[in-house]
Amino acid sequence: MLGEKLKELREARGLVQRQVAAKLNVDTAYISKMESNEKPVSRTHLKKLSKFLGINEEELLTIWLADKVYDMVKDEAVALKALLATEEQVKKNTRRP
Amino acid sequence: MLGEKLKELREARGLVQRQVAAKLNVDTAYISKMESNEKPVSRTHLKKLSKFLGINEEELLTIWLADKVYDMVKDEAVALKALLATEEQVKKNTRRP
DNA sequence: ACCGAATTTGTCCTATCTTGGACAAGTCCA
DNA sequence: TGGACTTGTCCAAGATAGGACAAATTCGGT
Repeated sequence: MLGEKLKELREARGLVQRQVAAKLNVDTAYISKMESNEKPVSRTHLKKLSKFLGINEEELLTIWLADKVYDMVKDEAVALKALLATEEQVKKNTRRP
Repeated sequence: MLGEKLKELREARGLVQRQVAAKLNVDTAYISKMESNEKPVSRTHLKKLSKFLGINEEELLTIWLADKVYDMVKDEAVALKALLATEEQVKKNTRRP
């Protein structure tokens, strides 16, 4: 999940939440909640975080999107089938957009 | 997409929108919009539809969910990568829920 | 054990978006 | 013409996002 990744990155850089919070102009409680997946991370925050934490934005974006999708399907019995169907759609529509 | 499927099923049964609308207690405009994917189909409607149209609910549900997921990822460059990651998550968490 | 900093948790708020509809008016055929 | 369908607009209720703030908890040093 994204939260764990953000925390891991922050700690690997030796940063404390207060410093990250300052960069995003929010308080530390908000950061804490991002890191524990209690609050969604907005795309603009995500961009700033990738810059500040020095990580490829695409990687973060992938986790972010996967989390959102997972949240949508996790309670559905047909989750896997639906994911496979979605892939087909995506592949089809990237060939000729 | 779900809308097309619903329309196809309805027509295959020789039904008109008015009849489906009556079953769901809504007007035909609403049905029309469901069939053209302009309005989301709620789960309770979906259940009634599967019963009324005589189709396996799971099949409809799969399309319904795939549509929702597709909508979420369709504009993202990392769509496919995220879908694959989501699959992993789903597989992992179905083994030990 | 104690202190202060770091983090977490709980509650609250406002603004915006989404749902699930209705209704009116239009279009399309046969 | 009339039935079937579509399109556009509107609306209330509920959900969600994006925070702030206060209070509680945890944790590293000493």
